[in-house]
Order: sequence, then C-alpha cells, then structure tokens
Amino acid sequence: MLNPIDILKEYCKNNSLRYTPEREIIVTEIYKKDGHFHIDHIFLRIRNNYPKLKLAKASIYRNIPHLINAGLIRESFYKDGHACYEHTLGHAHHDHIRCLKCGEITEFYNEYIDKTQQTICKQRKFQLLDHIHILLGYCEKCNKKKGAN
Amino acid sequence: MLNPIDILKEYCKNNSLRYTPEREIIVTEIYKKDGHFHIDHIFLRIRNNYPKLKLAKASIYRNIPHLINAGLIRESFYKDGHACYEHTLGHAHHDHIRCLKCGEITEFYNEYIDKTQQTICKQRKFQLLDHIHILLGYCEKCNKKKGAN
DNA sequence: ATATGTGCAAATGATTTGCTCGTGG
DNA sequence: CCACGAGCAAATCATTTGCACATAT
Repeated sequence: MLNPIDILKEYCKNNSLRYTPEREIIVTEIYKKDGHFHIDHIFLRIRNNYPKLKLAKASIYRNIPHLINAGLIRESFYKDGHACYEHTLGHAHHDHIRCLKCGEITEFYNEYIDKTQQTICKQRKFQLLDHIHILLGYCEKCNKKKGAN
Repeated sequence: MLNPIDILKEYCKNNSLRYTPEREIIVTEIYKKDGHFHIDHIFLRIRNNYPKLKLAKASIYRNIPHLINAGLIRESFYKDGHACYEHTLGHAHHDHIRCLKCGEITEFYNEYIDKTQQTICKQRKFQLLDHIHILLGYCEKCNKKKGAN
C-alpha cells in the first residue's frame, strides 16, 4: 500500500473511477523523479518516454485533482502564480525555501512552527487543513555571485 | 513621509518616473480601503469614483511593480494562482489565515515563527528577503454551516 | 521638445471545456 | 453494452504587449 500505483488503483476503485493506462502512466512518470514538477515537465516526459501514447495535456490537467484527492501529490506555488506539484508518498510534510535568483527549492521542517500554527488556529476556532510556507531570498551560491538585483 | 502619496512622489522623483494623475489615483484608491485587493477591484472602484478618467486596466498592471518597488504594496497569493495585494504602510508585517470556503482572509503575527525562520535561514546561509505563510482551512462560520465539501 | 505613460485592442500562455469517439468494467 | 475518460481544438481568463497619441518635465 506504500506504492503509488497501488494507491491509485485503490483510489479508482473506491471512487468508481476507471483505471486507465493514462492514469497509470501519469502517476508512474510523476513518481519516477523526486522533487517538484510542473504539468509541462510531466507532459514532455511522457511524450518522450511513451511516444506511442498520444497523451493530451488536458488529461494531465483533468487528473491532477484526483491525484491530489488520492493523496499522491500536493500542490505548490510559484511567485508568478504558476502551479507546481510534489509527491506526497514517502515524503514527510515540510515547507520550502526558494531562491529568487536561481529558483532552487529546498525543504525544511520545523516542529515548533507546526505546533505554533496549530495553536494559533485553535485559538481562533479555525479548522486548519493545510498551509503554505515558503521562505524567499537568495541561496548561498547566488549570494556569492554578487548580484545586480 | 508616512503618506502614500508622498512616498509615490518621492519614488517617482528618485527613479525619474513621471508623476501622473493615473498613478496618483491608483495609489489613492488602493489606500482608501484597508485590507487585500485584486487588480479588478481597484479597476472597478476607479471606474466608479472617477468616471471621467478612462483608466485602462493595463495601466494598473503596469504600475503594480512600481508600487511594490516603492514599498507601497506587497504581493499576496491565492491557492488558485491569482495574485492579490495589500498595503504596506502602517501595516506591520503579518501572515494570513484563509478560509477555503468563503475566502475570508484574516491576519496573524507570531514573533517566534518569525525568529525561527530567521534561524533556519542563518543555518543554511540563505539570505531571507521575504516569505509567504498562509494557513488554509475552514473558518468558524463556515464550519458551522456543516459543509458538503 | 521629447521621452515616458497611457488607452486600446490584439497577443499570450496556462488552464478549461465541448464534443466525439474509444474503451474499461 | 454504455457511461466514463481521452484526444483534440476551440474557448477562457488574467496578464502582457504593440502601437499611436497624449502629456509631464
């Protein structure tokens, strides 16, 4: 049950969705590489790796909500408003540090911050479901290449 | 110098930008109401309040980066990828709590979270410039209206 | 005077949708 | 078999851009 494909199958069954080759390939491809991805990345990778399958980008778009529901991926955010995603499986909850120059994303997790968030929400009777927490700035590498902003 | 219009004038002067009525009106209108706004809101409010001025939405879009540079507004983020903004002046730094049902945004500030962020970045030699921190879930009101998701 | 800013309309680019056909159950 | 899912192309929608004219300096 720790296998993304198994989860997908289970999810389809439980939600009376069909288990299509497209869905399988999308999930397989997403889980091939670790880290963050964009719709476009996945689309191109599937185009390359399965040239015979004429997968439409729309199919990826249509399936993303299912994968999120299935708990297979999580939505992330770009400063410019574009979505990107990341795996959930075998991937503990964490937050992000993003370099505004090179775009590199690293992860961090701080228990105290998490607990504090929960406390804040409890005080306000707000039911916390999710959060976005991204630290923005310049990474060590980019900082060294003295930057014209 | 605590007046948004003065800051705008100063900023224009320092950056050899022209001080146009459009810029003045955009800033005035933005600072009329507190809280968050979308491009569209501001556009409509200007349309209503200054019917003779045929301001184009493009002019707002074109000026937003200047206002951010001038330190007059700050960019915020929506789960769906749409931008929204908020004043900076007389508005201490804070983070956001957003209801996924009604969209209501409230603010919070927690000093310890702020400090922890700084510590995390120091450890990683990451130069922290900004951050996004949004708590997502259901507000008290929406929670009571027992929700079909 | 003249470079910058503006309105307008057309372009863009990511995402969504309508439609028809293919196929998993 | 037949409802759901896919491909494709057209539609959307927020944002950006090109152009010609207006205007702040």
